Amino acid sequence: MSTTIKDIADRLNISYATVSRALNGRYGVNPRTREKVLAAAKKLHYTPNAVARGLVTRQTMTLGLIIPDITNPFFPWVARGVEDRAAEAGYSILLCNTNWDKKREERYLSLFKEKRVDGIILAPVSPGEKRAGKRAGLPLVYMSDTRRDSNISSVTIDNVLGGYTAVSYLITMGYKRIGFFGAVEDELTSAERYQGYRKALDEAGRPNYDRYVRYGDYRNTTGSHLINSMISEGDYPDAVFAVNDLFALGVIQGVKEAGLSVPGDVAVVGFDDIPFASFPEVMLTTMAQPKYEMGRMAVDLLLEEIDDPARHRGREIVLEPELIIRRTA
Amino acid sequence: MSTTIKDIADRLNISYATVSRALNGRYGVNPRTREKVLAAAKKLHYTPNAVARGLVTRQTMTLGLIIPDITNPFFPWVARGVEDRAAEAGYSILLCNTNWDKKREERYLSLFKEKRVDGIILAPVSPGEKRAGKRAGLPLVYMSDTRRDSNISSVTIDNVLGGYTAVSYLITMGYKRIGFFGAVEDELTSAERYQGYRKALDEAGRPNYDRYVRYGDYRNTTGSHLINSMISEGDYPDAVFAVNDLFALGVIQGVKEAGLSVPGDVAVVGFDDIPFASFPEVMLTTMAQPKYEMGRMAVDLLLEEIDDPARHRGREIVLEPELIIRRTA
DNA sequence: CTGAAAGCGCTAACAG
DNA sequence: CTGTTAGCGCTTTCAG
Repeated sequence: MSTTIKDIADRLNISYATVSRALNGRYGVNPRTREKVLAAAKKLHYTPNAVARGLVTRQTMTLGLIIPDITNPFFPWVARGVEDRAAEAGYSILLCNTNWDKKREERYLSLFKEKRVDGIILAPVSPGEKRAGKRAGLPLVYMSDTRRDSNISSVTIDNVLGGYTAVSYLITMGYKRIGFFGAVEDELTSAERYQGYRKALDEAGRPNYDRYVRYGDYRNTTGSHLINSMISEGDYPDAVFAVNDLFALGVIQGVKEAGLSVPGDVAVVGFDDIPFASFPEVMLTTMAQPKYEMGRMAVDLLLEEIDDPARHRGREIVLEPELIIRRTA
Repeated sequence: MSTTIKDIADRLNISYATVSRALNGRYGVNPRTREKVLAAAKKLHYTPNAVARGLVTRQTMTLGLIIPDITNPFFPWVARGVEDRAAEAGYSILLCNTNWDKKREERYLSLFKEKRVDGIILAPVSPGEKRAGKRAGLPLVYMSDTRRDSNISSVTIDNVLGGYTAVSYLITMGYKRIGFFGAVEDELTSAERYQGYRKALDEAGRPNYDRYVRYGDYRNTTGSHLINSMISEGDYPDAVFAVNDLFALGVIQGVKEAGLSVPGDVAVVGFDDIPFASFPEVMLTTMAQPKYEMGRMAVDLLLEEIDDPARHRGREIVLEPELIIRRTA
């Protein structure tokens, strides 16, 4: 049994309300008694019970964070941003991985509700799950996925612009047969980047897409399989815009395996700018996202909503991705 | 105000004790009333309040996980192992990053105590902090760091063996000037791997170490600087064993920048086998650790201790790292 | 099988 | 400045 404010009250022959006040630095406590309380607390190794406090204050000072895959180098950075900013504001993070599993996402959301987290940051598996997030009835911010519901705040990047920028660059560099590799897990994001891809091609007056458009899952072997089968069929793109870096890396791998070169035979541009993209052996051309900052911003938005749940404003922060030109395109 | 068991009790004109029993599937409840309770709970969108429950049961069903750096690809895998196993057992994870900062570690530890987590998994910043972990007075398991305190369970890998295996391999491959690059952040781990390094050299009868031993921090630029300055001084190793893959990657980068080749001029072996080590452009020879499994095992150990805090046995699981031979050595 | 009642540890009026 | 008193929402004896 750990010591409680009651223990220290008994010891000092004062009421435990006073102890509580002293410990919490409330006004209206005799400096004398306060010091005695503090001393006794230290001596008895008192640690406040956040569970009990949470029950009465209705605040747990913890935030729930749901991400699809901590193993994708993109997410640890946002997680760190979230954690750092949350810690500054006195909150801890309950971190959950969905592994792109909607069921899990759903389960975690209701878990968060049970645990009475003060707010949720959700990088959703797919747009369909947004309703689930909303249903939680808690302050909520969407992350790295475009907002569909104007009542809910979000921090995202402009995926259409990202796709457009990447593909426009490819076009100016003279590539003719530009492909798009999307991810099935992340439908909405994929769809938006695809939209940017089409827009760039349309503007350049060559709407011969679809011939080089493929979809697969996030595992990097997929990119390799996809490009490999195109190569062995003899009809392959001379440049591919992959929906994320992991995928792009897979494509590069596939091209090399086929005995071709990057960017000589097939140029590749990715998305995310994960740390390894800048590794000298890789030097992946990619669209960078401010991962860490996105995490921090999401917390800022969430904090706003927590502080003022009445007029939760549904602010939408849209960041612009930046083209990082390296050596694969 | 969300609905409570009292609300549903009132609605049904029964005592809320019965509601509690029904909801928790306790024995001794009329199936009839149980169904009514369940129906009412659903209709009123009842969500149990885990905070209130935690206060009385003295269990929060959450585990604290402290790691030094989520951004190092090694840790997301152990985090995932931890989370998956914890979820199976009904626990959630409070995840904290210390960024190799002892102060932060200390703070998180006492935070966990306040929040009354049921147990803690700690990948400590440095051996000195172990006392801090112990002081928490909670079920505790050390992770990826050798146990020093026989009262505390741990899951680690045999770092001495790892260093020994790596360097012995280098020796059999005919390398003569074998260097060791250690990390200042992770003293103990570094020291152990260094010990293995020495052992291998001693056994081979060439104790000319230290000339090629260097220390730096975990950032991958460090490895590059370190090797670069050795190269420019004209006295550099023909093989280096780096304390982890991130570091090893930096070394490779440095070698290339100096216009030399890997493994032609300088061979490199790392430690961890992070996902990118197997990327075709990298193909890093390294010592693999069962990251995901380590996470799961740590939870198993912790669960044992939670279930039976009386005789917390201090079990020590020592895993063996495995040499993965690829192309950098 | 069900109800009454106590209490987990703490905060927050409300009196003094 | 301090004490008294209600609870927060739930589990858990102890009686019926």
